[in-house]
Amino acid sequence: MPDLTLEDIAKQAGVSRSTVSRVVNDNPNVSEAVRNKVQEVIVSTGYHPHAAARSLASQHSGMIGLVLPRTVSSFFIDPYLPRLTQGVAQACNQHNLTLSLFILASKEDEERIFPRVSHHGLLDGIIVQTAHKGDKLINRLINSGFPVIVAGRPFNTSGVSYIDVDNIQAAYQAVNYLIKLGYQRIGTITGMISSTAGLDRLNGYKKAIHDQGWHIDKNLIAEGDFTEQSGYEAMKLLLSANPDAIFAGSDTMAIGAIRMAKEAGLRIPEDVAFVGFDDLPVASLSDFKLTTVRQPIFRFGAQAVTTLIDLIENGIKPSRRIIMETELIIRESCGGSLKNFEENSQLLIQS
Amino acid sequence: MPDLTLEDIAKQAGVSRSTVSRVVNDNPNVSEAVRNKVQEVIVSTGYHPHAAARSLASQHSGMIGLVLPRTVSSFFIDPYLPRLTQGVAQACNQHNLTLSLFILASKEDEERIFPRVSHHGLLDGIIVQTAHKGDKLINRLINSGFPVIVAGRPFNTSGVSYIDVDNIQAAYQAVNYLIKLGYQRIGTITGMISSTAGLDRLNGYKKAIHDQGWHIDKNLIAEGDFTEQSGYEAMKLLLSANPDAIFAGSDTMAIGAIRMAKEAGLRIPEDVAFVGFDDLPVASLSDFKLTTVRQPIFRFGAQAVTTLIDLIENGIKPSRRIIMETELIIRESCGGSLKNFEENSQLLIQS
DNA sequence: AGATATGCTGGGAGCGCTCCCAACAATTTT
DNA sequence: AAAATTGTTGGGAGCGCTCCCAGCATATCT
Repeated sequence: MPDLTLEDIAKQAGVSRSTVSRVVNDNPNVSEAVRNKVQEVIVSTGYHPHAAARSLASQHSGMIGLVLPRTVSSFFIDPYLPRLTQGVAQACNQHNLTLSLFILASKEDEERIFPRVSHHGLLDGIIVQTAHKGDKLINRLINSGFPVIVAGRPFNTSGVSYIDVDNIQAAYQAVNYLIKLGYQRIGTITGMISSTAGLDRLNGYKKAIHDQGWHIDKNLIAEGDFTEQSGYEAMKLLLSANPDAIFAGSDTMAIGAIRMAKEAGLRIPEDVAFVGFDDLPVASLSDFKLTTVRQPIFRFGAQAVTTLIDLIENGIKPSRRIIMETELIIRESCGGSLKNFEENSQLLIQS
Repeated sequence: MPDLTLEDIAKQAGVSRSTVSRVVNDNPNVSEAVRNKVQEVIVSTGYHPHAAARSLASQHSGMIGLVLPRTVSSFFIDPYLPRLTQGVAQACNQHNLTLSLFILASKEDEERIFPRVSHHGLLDGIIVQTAHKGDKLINRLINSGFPVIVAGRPFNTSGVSYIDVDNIQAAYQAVNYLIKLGYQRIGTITGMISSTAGLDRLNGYKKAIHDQGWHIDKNLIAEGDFTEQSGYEAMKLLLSANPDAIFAGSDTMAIGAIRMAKEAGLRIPEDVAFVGFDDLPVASLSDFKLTTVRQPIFRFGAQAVTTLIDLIENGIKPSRRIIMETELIIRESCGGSLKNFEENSQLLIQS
């Protein structure tokens, strides 16, 4: 296939470069007859416009970036980021955008990424997964005036457009559910406290305990890092505090914790109940049937894309803040019978 | 940050456009003094070359694509593709390439992808994960003369550059290991037979059984689709054939099968032994300690990138074929004692 | 009938870079 | 001392597109 240009098509169709350009870009100012003729030549020759030339002339590339930071290096262990990526990718397909993926593996990557993504002419906008507390990338990006949407609330939100779920409220609801079921010694396994998601879910837990008039028992709180292994280790620590229920900051950690509990000879949910967070596919497997907080990860990615498009088209100010809904999905890991809970009807019941 | 151009930098540094271009591109024909001066202006102004303009003028974009087909829609369930993606992404970072990700979710995506990726000027080359039997994308891409490397052997290999592991040999080795351990009724749970990986692993199994002088028992073969759930279902079928060992075409299926076996009251490895394939992180968790065939997924991605660079730089002919090594990783799911096996020393033993 | 609006088309001027070639100075060679 | 070589620099001509404006019909209005 030779490299065809607009001019070649124009010649073959007996029209001008401009007219072909109009046809390609669905500009209405072309007569039906000419449009058909040109369309025909385009199809028969297999012409495709040159992306770089188009970007250069039009000053936008139709590409957006997705940056996944280093601290979430468990890209291939925790399914969260793959799902987010897929949600974003799918939304890009729908909006005819091209997705560029940047996975930061090392500190050097983190340094090199800024010039790479801020190369003007490469990307129209960028989605950044929120990172650890000291991360500078987000603010550098924002300060450069580039359209940026952050997935997950960053620590410093001033002037930042972001999309998140209400982690505090979601955790509150989950813990409150355990309380209403009659559990008395409710522990929690948190995600990294250096992430807003980890911190917020812990705070939701504390608030629920506090609102009940109970005091916070430090021995019932253990920090993990969202991984299965850390859930396992955290549970080992918590066992000595004799919990009768655990709220885990992620399904992955819940699964690790359940593995530990089983090894310790505990029955679930008779001896200890579990609530997770995320509603990953694995949560519904018959081994677990995990009660969990469902995050709309997939739609989350799609929403990030549409919000980014809004930022690109309508300007980055004022900054947008989007909070998505979560749902408590009730399965069996907290006890099948809901006798203490049936009066609470706003929660969704799902087998 | 205003949009600076080469010309702006040239003016500020008191040199010509060309000289700045040389500095930016590490062209040696610049005197030390001038180079430093220009470098200084570039840093102080925060100049970055315009990606689209560069692509247009130089006729290459520094971008490569990664296409993940629809049939492997389990992108977020099976960690294989996320790992591959990460390997590719990391290699791209190292080689200063930008990665474009295309995840095909629907049939329409499949149709739309070809014009998108073959837009000349967008990508320099492309990595395609091999798909189902009837897939036309790979051949269309190859026929367009575009540099393409296929991850996983496609069904039609003529003229195709691809990278794969020797699935037949790897499966043969795994099954042979079970035979040497003294297992007599060895079953297999295959991946999709419509994929070369699924088929080759089945053939390796059959060859090992056959070389032992045994006949193939159809009741000991069940087809899955690489997912956990399919492993669970397949195991349910196999139970009636009374297997004493199972070779699963993926770790994920092995885990599903183990779940089924446990539910059926079987002990592992006393009642039934398991070998998986992939060596995913989950395989080493204490719940499983799965003996498995390790695929170098991560290096696989990196190798795909370097081979693609080779294709781009040195032409797509002749087509390249790269077969990567696998390793049998021995853990506990086939019995801790290796008394029947100790003479076989070329296999790697790992706790 | 002339003036004005409307629909469609063509061509010029870039977008910001790379790459080639010419020009020039400073050396080295004959 | 003239010629040839070398090292360094500048400028022109694109790369293939978009976008603006002008041009020319034809249709519509006074």
